[in-house]
Amino acid sequence: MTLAEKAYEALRHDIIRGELAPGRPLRLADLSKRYGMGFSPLREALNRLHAELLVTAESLRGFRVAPLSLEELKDAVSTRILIETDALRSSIELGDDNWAAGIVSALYALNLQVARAKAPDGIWALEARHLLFHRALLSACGSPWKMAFFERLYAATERYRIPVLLNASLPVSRDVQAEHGALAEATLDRDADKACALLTEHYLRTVEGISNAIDRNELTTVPAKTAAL
Amino acid sequence: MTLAEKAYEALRHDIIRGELAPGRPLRLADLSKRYGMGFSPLREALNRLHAELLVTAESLRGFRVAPLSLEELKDAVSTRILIETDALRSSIELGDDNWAAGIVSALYALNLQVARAKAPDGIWALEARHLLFHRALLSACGSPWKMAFFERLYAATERYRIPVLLNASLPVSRDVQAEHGALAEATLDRDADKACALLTEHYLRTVEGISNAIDRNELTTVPAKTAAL
DNA sequence: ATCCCAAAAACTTTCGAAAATTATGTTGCT
DNA sequence: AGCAACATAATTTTCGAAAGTTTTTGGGAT
Repeated sequence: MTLAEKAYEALRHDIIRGELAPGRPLRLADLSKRYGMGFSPLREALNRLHAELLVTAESLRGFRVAPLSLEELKDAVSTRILIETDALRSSIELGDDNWAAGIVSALYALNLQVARAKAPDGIWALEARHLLFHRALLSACGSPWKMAFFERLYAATERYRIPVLLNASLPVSRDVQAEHGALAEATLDRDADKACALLTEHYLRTVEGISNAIDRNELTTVPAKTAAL
Repeated sequence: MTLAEKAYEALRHDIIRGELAPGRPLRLADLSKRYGMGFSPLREALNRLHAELLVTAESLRGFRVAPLSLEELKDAVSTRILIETDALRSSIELGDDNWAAGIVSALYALNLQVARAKAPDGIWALEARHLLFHRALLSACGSPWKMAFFERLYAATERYRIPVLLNASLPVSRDVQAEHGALAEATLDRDADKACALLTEHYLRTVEGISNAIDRNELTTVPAKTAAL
């Protein structure tokens, strides 16, 4: 693996996890120290992330971590619902036994990790399996473009969920585990309408939860309207 | 504008227009001569285009123009229909007079250019106005994510249409101008169902036309199944 | 004090060469 | 002939310095 690829993964990781705060300037000298490499691989990574909307770029004024806003979250989630319900229908239509088995396995692994979520780094392992589960649901849709957009949107929305996950004090008023179970069941039953409805609800509840947390000022990481500097 | 941005635009332009053939290796030494700049700005542009799926990249083996295939076209168009019908509905719901006027103006400019399409570079001007028209239709949808995906998919599918446009000998069995007119009319009438149906038809016919042309071997640029090397 | 302009500093962007890796070609052996 | 081992060439990747741009600083005039 080249340094540029490592830089891409490290930066993407740190931006999504919020270790590099939204709006923060990404100065090459700083990044060079932080990641222990020269400018070239870093600039390449930044350009890729810019194309993915995870960083903003301004000519001759460098890069910044892309800001967060409630409007963008709503937009991203509504686009996710559009893409993923369509992909889920296709998957349900086209998926074979292998696809179904993948969902069962991903759900099982996800639920195992829920119990260990309190462990150090348990949240990160949970988050990884969460992605694997949602990817497994759509994986038989047969559309590389839709899958690519799914990956982009997942990363974009993950940035908003992380502060909630990290803030363990927040009361979790949802049984997310049950939602995942019901979603998997409807999908494996090939009940497309029900599965899509559950998926849509699942996402709308997430937005609601984040929106409420912002209103109650419980999340300083995600600014209500505009981005932090 | 920086050199890297110029490189990005020039490469994107040449790939979409087919001047850099699908599958062709993009060697830095060649590109450096072709565009008259060093490696750094070129690599940055290539990384951006890689994130946009217009070029493929393999570690330590450089970049290539992304291949074309009928399957990818069908996938891209079906995704376009999904995104754009949704965006069109939102635009019809949210668009104000300014939005409507923009459509009228873009359609008018597009039709003016149809007459001049035979002139040198007339096709490129036509193509530019075609993009502006379709963008104008969706521009009030209020979703930056959907607009970004629209731009991506438009570029991806434009690569398939270019060979058809350039091959003037092909009989044009469609009245594309009428299709655009009807689409604009339904949109301005705020008849979302009709507008979306027309938009869907419009795209499906384009796929059909390209598919037929490939079957009849009239387009050597677009390989039938797999990509050219 | 405030504003304006020049000088300095900070930072981004680009180049050219060095380092690392892959591809090519040649030789010698079976 | 076929094939491995090795050397050579071609190419990508990375670094460090130079060039160019923006931002900050400081002094002097109003």
